[in-house]
Amino acid sequence: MKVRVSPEADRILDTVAKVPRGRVASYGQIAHVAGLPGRARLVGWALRHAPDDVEVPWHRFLRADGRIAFPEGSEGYARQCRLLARERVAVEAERVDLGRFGWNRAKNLDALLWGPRD
DNA sequence: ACCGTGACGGTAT
DNA sequence: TATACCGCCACGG
Repeated sequence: MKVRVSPEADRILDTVAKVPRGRVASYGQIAHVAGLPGRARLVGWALRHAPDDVEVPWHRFLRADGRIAFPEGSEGYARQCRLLARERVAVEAERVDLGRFGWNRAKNLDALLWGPRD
């Protein structure tokens, strides 16, 4: 059965699941699309506390400036780097170019916010 | 109840 | 581009 952490987290995880392989998004963006504007920190929380029985592509989420949120040198940082590389997402100069790999390209924005399915 | 700590983000300088 | 601040909010001590 699906574990319910919190209604907000559920919405966040649903949104997170829409980001396809090879693309990335910022925490704030996910929060916004999930209907929780200004609550980017909650996205980090949700990813962190996602129940084990749900597969979450946590590595596809970065800070708004394209940097990995974990401290440099930390294990989480290295692991995320590795997972991104596995999806062909380039991490150059400690950051990902959201213009190239971002799920947030303007062309999808309207659909994400107002339109039907992704 | 208070306070420090984050997987954050926008603005100002 | 980098730093500094401040708003944000759930959690743990």
